[in-house]
Amino acid sequence: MNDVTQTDLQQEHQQYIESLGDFTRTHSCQELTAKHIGQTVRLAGWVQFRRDHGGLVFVDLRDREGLTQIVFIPEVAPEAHERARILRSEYVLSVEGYVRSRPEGMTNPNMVTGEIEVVVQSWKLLNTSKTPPFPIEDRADPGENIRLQYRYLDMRRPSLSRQIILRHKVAQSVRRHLDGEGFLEVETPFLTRSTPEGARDFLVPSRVNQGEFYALPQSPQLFKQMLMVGGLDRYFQIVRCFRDEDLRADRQPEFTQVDIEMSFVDEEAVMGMAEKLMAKVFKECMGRDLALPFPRMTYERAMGEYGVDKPDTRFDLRLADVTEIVKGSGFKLFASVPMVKAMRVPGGGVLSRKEIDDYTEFVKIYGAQGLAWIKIKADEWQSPIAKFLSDEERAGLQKVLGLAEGDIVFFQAGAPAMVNAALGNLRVKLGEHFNLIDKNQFNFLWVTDFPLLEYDPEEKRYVACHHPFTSPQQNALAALESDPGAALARAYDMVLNGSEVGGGSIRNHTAAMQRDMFKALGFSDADIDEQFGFMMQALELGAPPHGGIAFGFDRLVMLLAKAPSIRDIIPFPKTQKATCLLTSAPAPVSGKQLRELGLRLRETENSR
RNA sequence: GGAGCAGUAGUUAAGACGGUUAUAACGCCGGCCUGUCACGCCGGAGGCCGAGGGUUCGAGUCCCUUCUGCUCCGCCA
Repeated sequence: MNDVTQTDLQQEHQQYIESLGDFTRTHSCQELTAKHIGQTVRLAGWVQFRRDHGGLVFVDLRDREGLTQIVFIPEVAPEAHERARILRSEYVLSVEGYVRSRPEGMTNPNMVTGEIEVVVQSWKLLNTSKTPPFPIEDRADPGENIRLQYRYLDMRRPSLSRQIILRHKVAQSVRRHLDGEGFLEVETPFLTRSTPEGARDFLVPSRVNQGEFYALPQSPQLFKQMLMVGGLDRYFQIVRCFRDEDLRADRQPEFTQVDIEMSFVDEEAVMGMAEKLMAKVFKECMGRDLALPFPRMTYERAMGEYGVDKPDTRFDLRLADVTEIVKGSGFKLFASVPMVKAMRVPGGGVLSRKEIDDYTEFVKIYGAQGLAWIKIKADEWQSPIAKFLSDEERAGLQKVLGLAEGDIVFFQAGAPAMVNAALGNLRVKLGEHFNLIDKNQFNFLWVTDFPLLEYDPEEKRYVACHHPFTSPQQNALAALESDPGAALARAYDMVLNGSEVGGGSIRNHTAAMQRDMFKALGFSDADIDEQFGFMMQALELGAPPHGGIAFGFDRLVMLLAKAPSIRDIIPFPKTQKATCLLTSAPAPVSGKQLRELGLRLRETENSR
């Protein structure tokens, strides 16, 4: 029985800490190889593992780059060896010693530096460490809450530091490329004004102007357009954006965009520029060559064949609209809804009843009532709905879907938005189930010809699909008044493996075009002047034709890293409730701070 | 706003139908060990089973409430 606690030990070891002196390193912990044998080197880092043999003491020293085995030998440096007794996990050291090859048969093929070791002649303890709350190793799998609470420890693990390094590489690659293409990196304000449309704003109260608020930008959209009006021609910024909406695995309230705008361009120029940028990033950061140009697909075809506006083209399941074929069906549901779509899954007949039931539950998430299916057998169609289908309907389905023995066909019937969402998401689920997705592929795709507007039943008006500054296509100008929903936009999305990684448009660069757009969105002249007067004025003062694109930088890095969550590539992410577990933000503020801002908490009001 | 999953030692997990003192591995502390590399061997400490309430002779286990983390729907121009 002993009563030495870890804290006692740590305290006792504190006396050995040397905070003065020269801690210069000659090498990182990843770079020593056989060619350094005989050299005297100085390393610094953290104790990864200690293996104390009583006589020899081995320590794996870790820094950002990797690991080096250092060895304390009593015969070489008795004092250094004696003091090595105190070493514990995550203690911080500076060591000086000489590089030697490991003895015959003692090399470690699992380590980059496994052929050598550093024999310590002297060392300094730079800091102690309590035992970390979780092991600082990739092998360990601590819960995400504890990782976020001690993010700086999580960061010592290669699995996270690797991602942060990749993020850095991508950012630098983007900067180098765009600088070379004549783009200016320009900063735009974070304290700006709230504008209607779009996501919920984060608001910042003004002390100097009490009762008034700044908004953090959802994107620097208006500023980058005004940079074009300002004649700066080509702009980019790797910029933080803020949206006060609920979080997801791929959504954070603050996130980073690569924001780009160009003057005197059309769609082709912007898309060509964006492709070259991606090609450069993939070459420099992934060592991969991308085939240019990227394939293109209209929004209409994407929705029709994939059910989503960001198709994953790594696998080939498609949806087919069979509304016309089954509109007189004896299966009453099919005959009574605005849309019926089918998806043929080759070889899907092997799905069990249980699996089909699970997928039925899955599509209910998207508002589906159920999931009709047919298994194609040699002599019959096995299905709960087969008996309702006429020979004519069967022939029609056969023709459109190209059915073969062993297939399964899934149907979804109802409102188009629900049908597309249910089958589009089921498509991805089945792609994974049948292992149709090659995870090593990077499939880029442009989606073009988006609608300009879509009707919002809640607001009872049209809202912009992309944003209100997007220009309509030439042939859509007439439709803007007669049938606003049919007007197409000069907008384009860049899709990578089923994720939207970028989106942009050609903007309305004359005041008249922009005013028409606002009118179509239901704004009065007074609304326009009140909320966007400064923008209208800029367009009236010689705005050049311009357009651009913004990339979701976090999402792009996430896809390159093959990370399952955006949090894995953000150094200090927020939880799903938008809190920071490291700093406990958000947090209450003092009454004094509130009074300075002219604010009161609601509780105070209620208690009056 | 809604649906689902999870919360047991520092960490990761096990814990049958409610029944003695709540397990294991790793980590931690002590001892031994001169070629280990996730070192090894011996010994030890460590827990209000997320929190609160209820049912019961008895709750980690059943019920209710609540908190936290995650996934998704809505939302995200």
